[in-house]
Amino acid sequence: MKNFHSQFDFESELLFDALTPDEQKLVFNAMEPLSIKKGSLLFYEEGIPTGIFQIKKGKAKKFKRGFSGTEQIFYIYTPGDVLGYHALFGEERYQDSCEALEDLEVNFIAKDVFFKLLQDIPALQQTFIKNIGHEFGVLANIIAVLAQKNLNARLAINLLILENRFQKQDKKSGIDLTREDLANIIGTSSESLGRSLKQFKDEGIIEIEKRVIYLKNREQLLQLLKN
Amino acid sequence: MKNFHSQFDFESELLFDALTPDEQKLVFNAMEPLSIKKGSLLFYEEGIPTGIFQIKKGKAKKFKRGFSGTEQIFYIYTPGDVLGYHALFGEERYQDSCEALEDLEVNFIAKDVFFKLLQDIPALQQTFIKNIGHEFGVLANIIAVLAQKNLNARLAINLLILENRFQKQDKKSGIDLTREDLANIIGTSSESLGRSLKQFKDEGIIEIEKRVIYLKNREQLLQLLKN
DNA sequence: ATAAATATATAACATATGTTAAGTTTTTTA
DNA sequence: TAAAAAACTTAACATATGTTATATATTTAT
Repeated sequence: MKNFHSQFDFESELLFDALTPDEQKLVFNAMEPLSIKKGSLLFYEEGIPTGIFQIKKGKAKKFKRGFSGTEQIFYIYTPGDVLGYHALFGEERYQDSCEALEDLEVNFIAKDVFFKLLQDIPALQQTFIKNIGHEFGVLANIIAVLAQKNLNARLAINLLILENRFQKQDKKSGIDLTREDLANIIGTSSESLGRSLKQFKDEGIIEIEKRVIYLKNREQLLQLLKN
Repeated sequence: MKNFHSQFDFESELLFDALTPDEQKLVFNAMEPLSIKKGSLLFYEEGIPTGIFQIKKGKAKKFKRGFSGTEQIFYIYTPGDVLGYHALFGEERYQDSCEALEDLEVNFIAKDVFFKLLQDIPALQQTFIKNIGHEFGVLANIIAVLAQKNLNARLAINLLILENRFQKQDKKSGIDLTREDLANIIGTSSESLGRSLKQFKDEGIIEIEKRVIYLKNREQLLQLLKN
């Protein structure tokens, strides 16, 4: 198996890593700090692109609504992640919405400033487009999981993915999401999600405090992937 | 509802439409005709990109394998479609595989020739990247359907999508796919798919001859989307 | 053209998931 | 801080989907 997490992570926090120190300075100087309240949108489907964001603090969900209006979450962003650039290349509208799950601190680069950066740093555009290609593969993997795995396996996979992603910010932190949001990632109702969580809890695979989920037995979760 | 089909179609057959006649001539001159046998691969996951393809005749499936090795099909290409360009921008490996479902006739543009075209036709790169953005939205919509819809609704949606896509080539043609492939699009077993097909048949929504599916009542299929 | 292999159709049964409902805990608001 | 609202947990029941099995049709190879 190829690295498990790279199959499901956008890895946008690496976008600026390949730059020289001077180039990085150019990028960081272009950033303007912004505070965004829990529940408000960084951008929304069909909206006109304004620029790109890098999350400094907090979490955000990227989602799209199906015909029935139900929210389908397909990514949770955490600190370090860069987002909002798809729509800038190609001059189109946003394809999805992004909402702050808690109060956020972000660095914002306005559209025009970003285009200037692309001119000044030759390698940058290719890095971004390469990452869009990688993200495309991530979505294809998410499709495979949703189409092929039963509820417990989908939950297991997503618990592993989310713990890993959340730990980057905060060592040994648990998974703190509303049951509604977690259900909207996994593709089920919050009640069915609750049943699976209880099973996992009874088997000692996870522990729950308040609503925060802590993984206790990652081996057993990995076993579940085989279903 | 935004145009139903644009939510699920890559629309790559429109990529060269915006070009001037002269530019189009440049593109068409760069193409080299190729025959590909049923069952062989145009490209495969982790392979090194060689160029792009436009399908002249036949159908191809784009898929990815999950951990369990099960094939997840996330797109069926038909004549006019252009494919294989994601990996060329950004210099990466293919993220997925593409297999001929029948004997294909394609036009091929080799990597170097394609890059030359991008230099000679300024608008072309943006058009391609814009389309990758659109395709990203299509995958997100597919995720929403797989996560939120029950089997009959998923089948209904995909029958409407596939009929529309296949009709472009051949007026009033039916949907001719193996049950296995159709099940691997919809995210179920071929037996469960068979049960749903029988239900639809009994209700007069579809007719089946040999294995080819003909839609008889599109209204009723649209009703099913609400589930 | 025939036999063998593969794909399809269908049914019966087992299991997983959706749904409704009620009680409990946690968070938000006044 | 108390009251109200929202989120969570759990259970029982209904339904949808997975699975196994068998018969039939279609395609492929000889």
